[in-house]
Amino acid sequence: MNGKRYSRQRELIYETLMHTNEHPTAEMVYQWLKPENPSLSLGTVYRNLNVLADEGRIRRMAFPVERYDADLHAHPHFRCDKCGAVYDMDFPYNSELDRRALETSAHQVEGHEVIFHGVCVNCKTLH
Amino acid sequence: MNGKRYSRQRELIYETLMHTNEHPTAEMVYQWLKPENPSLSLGTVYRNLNVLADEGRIRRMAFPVERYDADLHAHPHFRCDKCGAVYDMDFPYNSELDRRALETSAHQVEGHEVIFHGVCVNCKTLH
DNA sequence: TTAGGTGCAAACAATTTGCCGTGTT
DNA sequence: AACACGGCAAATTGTTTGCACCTAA
Repeated sequence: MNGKRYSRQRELIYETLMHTNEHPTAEMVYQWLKPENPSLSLGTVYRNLNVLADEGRIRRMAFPVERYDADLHAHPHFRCDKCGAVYDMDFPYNSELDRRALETSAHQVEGHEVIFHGVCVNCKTLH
Repeated sequence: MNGKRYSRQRELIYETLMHTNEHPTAEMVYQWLKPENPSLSLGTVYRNLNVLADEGRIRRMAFPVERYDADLHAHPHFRCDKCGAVYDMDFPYNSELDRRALETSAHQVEGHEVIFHGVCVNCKTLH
């Protein structure tokens, strides 16, 4: 009753994502597909990106809203998949990683962030 | 000529951030301060969070917009501070980190992400 | 006195949703 | 024929900005 059926638009969007390494935004996908598919709408792109992500065929990559931290010391964070809360993690910064990133890429690497995710203590005990 | 002067609101916001580990959003800071400071406006909170972040007194923690990736294999990313482009990095996944995170925290850690940042090849050569 | 700061509301940007006609099964 | 899907536009949500007034220096 709640099954997905084939949709040309959804497959187009998925194929687009499969064949790029640009980690595009919804808007980018829309702009790429629009010329060949003039009737495509931005809402459809958003809807299908969400469907694909919920099905696990693609991955979302972002914090949904901006958050702020007064602790300037580089440290990893943990983000709860359930409630969205962000916690500090007490790990040393691994600058070795930055050195290796510099070696293996052509970018000017200036640092990195580590973000763990899962279910936080709070959500775990509440249910 | 372009100097900052003292502002009660800015210090309030900064103090709030200093005394929490919740990595709050602008909205959260606003809600916390509002009861004691009824005239405070949300725009002021945003403005001062940006000022503080630009001065380097606090840190922003987010990708500005959602991006998508069809590569489900866990791999680190590089995000350009100048143009916002996101690139893949070719590093092995370090599941050792997840094990240690599980040990040192009370959360149910399910994985992690590594995000490097700096200036990408493209922006580097263009200027 | 004067440039920077604030409140407020309007503008903007990113994303979601309701409605209704279309397409897949 | 049933019901998921897409187009469109309106609604929501997160964030920025213009303007008139206020305040630290």
